[in-house]
Amino acid sequence: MHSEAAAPLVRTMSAQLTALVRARIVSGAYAPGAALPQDALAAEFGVSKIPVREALLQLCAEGLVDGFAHRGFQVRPLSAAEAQEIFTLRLAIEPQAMVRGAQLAEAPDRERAEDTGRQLHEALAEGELAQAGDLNRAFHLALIVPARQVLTAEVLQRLLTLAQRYVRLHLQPSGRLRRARREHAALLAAWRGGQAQRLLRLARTHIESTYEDLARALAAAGTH
Amino acid sequence: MHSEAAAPLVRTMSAQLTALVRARIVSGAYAPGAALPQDALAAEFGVSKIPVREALLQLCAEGLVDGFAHRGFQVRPLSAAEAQEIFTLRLAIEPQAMVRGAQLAEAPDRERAEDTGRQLHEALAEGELAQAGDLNRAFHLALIVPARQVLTAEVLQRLLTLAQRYVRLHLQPSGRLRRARREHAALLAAWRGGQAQRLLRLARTHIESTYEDLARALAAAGTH
DNA sequence: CAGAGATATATCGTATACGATATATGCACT
DNA sequence: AGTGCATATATCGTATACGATATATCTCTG
Repeated sequence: MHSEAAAPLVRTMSAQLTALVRARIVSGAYAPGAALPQDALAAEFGVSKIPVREALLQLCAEGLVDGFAHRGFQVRPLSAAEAQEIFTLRLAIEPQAMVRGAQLAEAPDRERAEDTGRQLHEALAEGELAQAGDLNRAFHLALIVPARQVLTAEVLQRLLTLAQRYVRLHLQPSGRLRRARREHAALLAAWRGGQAQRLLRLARTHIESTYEDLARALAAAGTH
Repeated sequence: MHSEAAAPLVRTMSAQLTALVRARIVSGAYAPGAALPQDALAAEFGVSKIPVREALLQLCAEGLVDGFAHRGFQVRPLSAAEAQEIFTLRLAIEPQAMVRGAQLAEAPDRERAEDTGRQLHEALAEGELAQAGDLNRAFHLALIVPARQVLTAEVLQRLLTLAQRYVRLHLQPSGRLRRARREHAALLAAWRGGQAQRLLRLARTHIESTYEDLARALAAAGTH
């Protein structure tokens, strides 16, 4: 019984650094536009530049970091245009992928989805925003059933991670939290019951409403 | 006048190796499942392992290579399931993105698209299959107008590259080439004229028909 | 005093070297 | 003879060291 055949190289320093720097970027600890000097990071983590470079290149590929030859890396700046693209892409991909996930899911996949849904629910109830972002991503992914839609999950994982940085901006208003909980519960119910049409509609609405709130927040930030 | 502000690090050995290995993978020179030993590649290219590793990690992120900690890299095997996902994702993203590209395109973008279309047409006419694959990718991308849909272009570029490896399998039959030329010409005409509905329909049909042929070829290969 | 050129400095990218991990080989043991 | 363990080997991952590039500082000139 060796279910996970392809351990995605997590036993290396590079992989750990990738996770760490990614977390700092999505949490805002490394601000958009901030420089990421290799020597400084290496010194801070007590390693050489090589795993640091590998981590930064990986994040570059994920779209969280911009790299310029011989001029270093920086946290990719936020932009309304990118936000628009992220949510347009999610809207194009995610609802259908959820429907397919509902079709493909086996018992353990269903348990994982329900479980993640519960954890997210609790985190939102207690206002644990830091974890809520990660759990939200995990929940949306679980509905896809990553094991059975490998490539789709990779693409969506990236989009969800990119989205997280924007959503963080406007998650404070508590009305939002309550609505998010309602929408997630409805999504999960439709997913569980295999109600494809309803799931499609709910997923589209959920993603759209998230983006609309975000766009409002961006506009407000733009006009001060 | 420094129009291209963000030179995407092409002046490094890693970047050149990435392009080279990618080309060998999509061309089939490195077969699916083949091992990619770092020392051997480094020796062959006359460089150290470090830029080789960076290139392999990049291709890992692109989905062309699988990496396993302490066990090395290999060319990602082909699978009918992956092919299905690639084309489902393209179908979800590409038609809309082309419509948006047609809306956003400025004069130079239009020239580039027309130009790439011509080159692709010629390559297909002369049966230059090796270049046709790359030009096909470039053409589809040009209709997106990558400069104005950065993230969408990144995602699609990846999907098109992944697709290329599968399409190569069944590109020989010359009936396919003629039809591809017709479909491309029609796409370009609708794009040029900003006929959104027609462009949507043509793009969907084009992607679907490509996948159907591919699926047939895969099935034939499966049954010998 | 402003601007162009040359030099200095900091950071980056890669070669070399070495310790760590996984697989393969050989041996003892049942 | 087959199974389990210890050793040997090959490859990987990372530290160290150094040459290369881009930017900043300084100097010289108009």
